[in-house]
Amino acid sequence: MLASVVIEYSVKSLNKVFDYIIPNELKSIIKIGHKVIVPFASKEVEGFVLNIHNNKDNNIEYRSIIKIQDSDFYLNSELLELGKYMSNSLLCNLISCYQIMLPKALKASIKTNINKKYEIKASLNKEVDVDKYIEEHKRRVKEIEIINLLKEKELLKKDISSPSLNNLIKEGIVILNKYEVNREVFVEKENDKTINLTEEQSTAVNEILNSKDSKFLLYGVTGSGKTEVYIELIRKCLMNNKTAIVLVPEISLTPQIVSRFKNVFGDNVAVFHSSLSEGEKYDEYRRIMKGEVSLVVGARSAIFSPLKNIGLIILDECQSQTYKQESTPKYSAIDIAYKRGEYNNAKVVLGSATPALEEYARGKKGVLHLVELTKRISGKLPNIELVDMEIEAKKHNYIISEKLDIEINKALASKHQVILLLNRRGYSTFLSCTNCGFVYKCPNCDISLIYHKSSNSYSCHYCGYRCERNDVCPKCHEQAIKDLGLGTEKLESLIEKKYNTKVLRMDADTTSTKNAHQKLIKEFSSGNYNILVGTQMISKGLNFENVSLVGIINPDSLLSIPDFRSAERTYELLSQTSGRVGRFDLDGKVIIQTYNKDNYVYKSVLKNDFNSFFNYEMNIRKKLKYPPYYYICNILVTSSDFKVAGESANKVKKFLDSKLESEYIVIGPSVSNIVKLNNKYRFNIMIKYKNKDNLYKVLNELNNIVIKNVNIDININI
DNA sequence: AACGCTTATCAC
DNA sequence: TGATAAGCGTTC
Repeated sequence: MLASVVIEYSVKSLNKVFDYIIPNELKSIIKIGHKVIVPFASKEVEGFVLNIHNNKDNNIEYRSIIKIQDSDFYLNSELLELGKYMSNSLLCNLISCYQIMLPKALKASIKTNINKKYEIKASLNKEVDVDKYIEEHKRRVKEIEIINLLKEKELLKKDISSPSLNNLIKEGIVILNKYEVNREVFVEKENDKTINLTEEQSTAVNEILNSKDSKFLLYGVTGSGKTEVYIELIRKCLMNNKTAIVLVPEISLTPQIVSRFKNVFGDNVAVFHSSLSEGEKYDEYRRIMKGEVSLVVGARSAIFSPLKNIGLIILDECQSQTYKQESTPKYSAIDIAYKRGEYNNAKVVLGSATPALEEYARGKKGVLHLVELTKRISGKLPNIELVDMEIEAKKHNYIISEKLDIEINKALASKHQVILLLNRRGYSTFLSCTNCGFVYKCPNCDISLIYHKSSNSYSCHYCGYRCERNDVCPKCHEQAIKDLGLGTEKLESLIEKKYNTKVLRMDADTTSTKNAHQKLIKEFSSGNYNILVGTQMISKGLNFENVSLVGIINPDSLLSIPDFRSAERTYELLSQTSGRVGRFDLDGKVIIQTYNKDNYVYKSVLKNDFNSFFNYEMNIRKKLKYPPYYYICNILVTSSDFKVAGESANKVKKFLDSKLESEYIVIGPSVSNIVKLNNKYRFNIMIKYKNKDNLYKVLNELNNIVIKNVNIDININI
């Protein structure tokens, strides 16, 4: 018997299978989809079994599989097929698709002993007459006490550990047993609330349940109670003995949401959270494999959960960019959800208050069945105001406008809480010499360094480069380096001083440790702090009853990013953040500070009018041939040599022009947004297209003719 | 990707 | 001539 194996090296020349002999002792165990260790040239590598067959080729000297990595874990036929689909549609190697489907703890290079957690229990040795022992050793009070305890049931060794226990073990009266256990995943328990659906919510639930369609867009304004709809849909799905997957953006995978699911569905839920250790993820994954779980809640990669008989897949906040993986394989969880939905005949529900234009357009066209929730549970819409910072700047209010200042004071006076959003972490946003104008840049990237006061260091937010703070300008040697621009750290300390109150900061820097996110949320909701300062991670999913004011400090920076989606993202950020107030009894106010008050994004946000924003933006997309009117494929050419990168990009462009018909619009090459990243220079080529057939052929060709003798990388993102 | 094997290159 | 660098082909 032979096994066809794809091996772990993700290179084009190895994107195929190699056959191995299945040794006798594995013949009865091995399954298609198992991860195995095989000899490959002079190394041992891991790979996946894709086929088991008997077609021997006499010209090949076969070698044997060394072992099965973990016989409990394998990719089922659905996932194997899914990997092939991904490999074809994303133009990447098969192995990279399979590798992301299993928990990392299964990697051979990672020590396997972290994978399993054991508990040791003590029990009586059944072959020994313990009563006789008690008779003979009446004075051993402690020992007899232990024996009597163990007569009832097995006990954890650590609970009864003592010298006497050790004696009993030595004498063979008590024996120890090792059991593999799952780690407990930390979940904040919330009071059980019974869910009463509003009329609108139950209409939505019924519409989805009774429809013959399989793909839905649940468009519900912030605070309209999408989560309750999800829960009801899941409940119905599980009642039919089917399973369900719920995806949420990592950022909103808050204990608040997770605990709601845990409360309703109990042990039937597996949760995948970025703050779980690899060992914990392994445990959760194994519970799914064993069929102990019928609901999985998690971020992007949870879409590959090995659930069987899936009846429902929900993607909350479906517009979130986190559903697209930015490293190979560059899949979109939405596409995978559709694919798995088709395979399992399941319903796929995309939920959002601010759907991506593509999705909303599909909803309007009927490609997705559009279901709307138009009312907030509280019945209140946030009261949004724009502040013109051009006028404020003349009054020298650069950070906090007069209006915002008044409102903050008002809120604090009435013991309400305030949220301030600034989409920039760190202290300053750039470091510049006031003498010669020099700007500190990352040595590896073409990006200015950002000062972090808490660590007193300069750091690059792209590659992670760090160095000590140094006020002396490296160019003119004057001690004149100033930290300019506003980051959350600086805002925090400014606000703390200005209002003489307790300020909590929440950004990637303060939430990097395990469960920090949850702790900070708890701190704020318990009322220990009056003001919360944070980046966009505070814009979603948070429910604080006592917040009456949200201030958005500088949304213009997001709007000015050169990306065709920047308007959409700004709208999303603003309306999501606005949604943090007025969710409960308290009336809420939102203040947006901008230098572009006439921009249509702000105008639509002000009116809470997604439709007007949608129509305006769709017009632009149509004119400029962007999604949803055209598909887009980005090709990134990188090299450590600027000239080589540019020239190679030109060659790629020429190649594409010669192979693609005129209906494909090839734009570029142009220098990337970030010219240099991690010491590689970057050039972009964009292809706009409506029909992918020929494109895929051509791109595959491009992939195979990587320009000879030159050290470049070509990265295709579809 | 990683390794061994073959071939080109260069100083003397 | 030998030593080293560069290129090539193989891996079940």
